[in-house]
Amino acid sequence: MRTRLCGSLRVEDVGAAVTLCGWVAKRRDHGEHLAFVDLRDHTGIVQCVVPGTVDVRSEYVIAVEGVVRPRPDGTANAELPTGEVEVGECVVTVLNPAEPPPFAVADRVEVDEVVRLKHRFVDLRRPSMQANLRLRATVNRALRAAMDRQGFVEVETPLLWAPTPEGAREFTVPSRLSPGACYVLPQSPQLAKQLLMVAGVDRYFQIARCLRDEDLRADRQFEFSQLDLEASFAGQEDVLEFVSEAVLDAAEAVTGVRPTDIPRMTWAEALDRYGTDKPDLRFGMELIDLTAVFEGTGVKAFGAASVKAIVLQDGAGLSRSRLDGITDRAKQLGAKGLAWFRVTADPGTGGDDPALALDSPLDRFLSDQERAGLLSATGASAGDLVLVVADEYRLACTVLGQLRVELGGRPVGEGPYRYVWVVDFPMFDGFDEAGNPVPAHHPFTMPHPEDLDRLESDPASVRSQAYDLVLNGWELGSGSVRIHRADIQSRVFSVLGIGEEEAQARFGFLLGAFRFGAPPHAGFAVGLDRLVAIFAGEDNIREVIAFPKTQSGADPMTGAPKPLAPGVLAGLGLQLIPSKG
RNA sequence: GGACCUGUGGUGCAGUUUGGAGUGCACGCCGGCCUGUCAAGCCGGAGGUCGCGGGUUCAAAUCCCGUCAGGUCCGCCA
Repeated sequence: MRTRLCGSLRVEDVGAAVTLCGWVAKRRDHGEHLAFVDLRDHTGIVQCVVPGTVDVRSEYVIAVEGVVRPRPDGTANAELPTGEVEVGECVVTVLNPAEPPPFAVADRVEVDEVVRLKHRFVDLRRPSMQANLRLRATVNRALRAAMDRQGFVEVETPLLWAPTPEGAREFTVPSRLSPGACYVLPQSPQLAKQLLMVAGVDRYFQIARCLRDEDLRADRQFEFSQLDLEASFAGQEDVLEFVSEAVLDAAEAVTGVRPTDIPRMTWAEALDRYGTDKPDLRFGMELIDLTAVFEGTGVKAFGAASVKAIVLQDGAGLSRSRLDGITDRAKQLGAKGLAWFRVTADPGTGGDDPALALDSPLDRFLSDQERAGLLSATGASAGDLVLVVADEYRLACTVLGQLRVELGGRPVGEGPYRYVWVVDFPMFDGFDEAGNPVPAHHPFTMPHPEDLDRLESDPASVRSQAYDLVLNGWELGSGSVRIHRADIQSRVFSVLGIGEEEAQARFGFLLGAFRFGAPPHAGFAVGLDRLVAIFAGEDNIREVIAFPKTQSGADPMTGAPKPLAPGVLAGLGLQLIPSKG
């Protein structure tokens, strides 16, 4: 039907008779003797010249027969890769007329996202969306090739799984053959891939769909994709190597440059320096500890376990209302309050190196020693803004870590790419209502061997063999060495407050399988949507998903979710409870 | 469950603070003109439940209450 693609034509093709197919991007009609039609396909746009009139409109699907020729002197278009040439003497065949699109198919046009999603098939014609889809395919291809090369075998795992409450809310699928019973859609293939290790698959991977019925965010959809992997007779070092290889291959496939090896940082260091377990290493602005400076202080607000600060360079000019807004944000993040200090040059001292002074409601409560200590510890200069949070250590860190990202010099758009492995996560993350520790990763995570003897006596201090991959402040994925021995597993369950009976009820099939020869194994999962979004320079994963949902979980195109047709529920043995109100 | 922001012809916006006739801009659409344009140009035209409901008022896009939708975030996401 076609002999060439629109975006491929160059000066070398001059003289070639071509047939092109695509959509009308633009028609410029110059009367009965001349018309230009910009023809678009997935490869780009080329100008077609019709020696007469042509009855086409935007987004008509047409075929064009013509001859490639150089453009007349002075009419080349530097904006188009095909701009040196045009297709002349064109004969246009309308393959399918089209109604005017609800919005213009062009990257520069901003359109409400609901309108875009409702007409996603039009939205995806836009060059940037085409590029995102193809970028995603490139990443998938590179990841698959890397896993294949490293001896991993791709295995598909079930979408209809058994309810195994693990943390995230699951989507439920009622069974027709067993009325009243349900499958659930897997929040990840975690248990299936561990069973594949018991099954002797040795090295498994899958580009897996995962489904979680939790509230949506810019970086979270109900359904998302992971490069999921698991390896037998492998530990943390092996897994980090496998994943690095795959991710760096993908980066190279996309950018043409292979990043250097990925540095590592312990979880404790990430929290202390960046206030998060997913540090964005593209800029500094690290957290500064002022606890020693305010030891025994008379400033009531700083009488806390930990006092930490960040310096916003040239931030002293921020308005009072802006500072109030930042304070509100700190409170929203859980802080009791936020102290700010504008650093100014002391007008009383002159010369090349004037003394520094602080402008803050709290300044008059500071001792001279505290004032000097704050300035020297932060290294702030005139014109800077110092933000201080005094609280429990972890909260002070996380609040400032979040403000660092929101206020700091975080680069936008593509590159540079700063990867980091965050290792030595804590085994547990706080305590639940019953006083039991909550697993930071999942209950099959192997404790750090050096900390194993404190599992029962001091669980909060126990590190795990869990690790995250972070890129530019996004959590790209996480993994762990799994427990493969029954004795350690039962100790962990016991610490978690999961009794033998409950463990059997929830994970019995896995524990049962482990009795038949489970190899030591470890694994990981890389969030594909996030990886592709970062490579695409998008700050929202919806931009790299063909048909995403809105934040309330709706699809404006299909109308999902929708009530079921009458009779369908009954056929499943289900009945609706009238909603209140 | 909660906070904040947004909602005005097909698209993007201004108008809302300080109530006074659906007033305006750009793009698109329809018709006409035009032989080198490329965000073509010129002339003319059509197109509106100001998200929805209620209230205040002589009068509401504008003020108040509620509600719906979207976005960002908190909670949630082992």
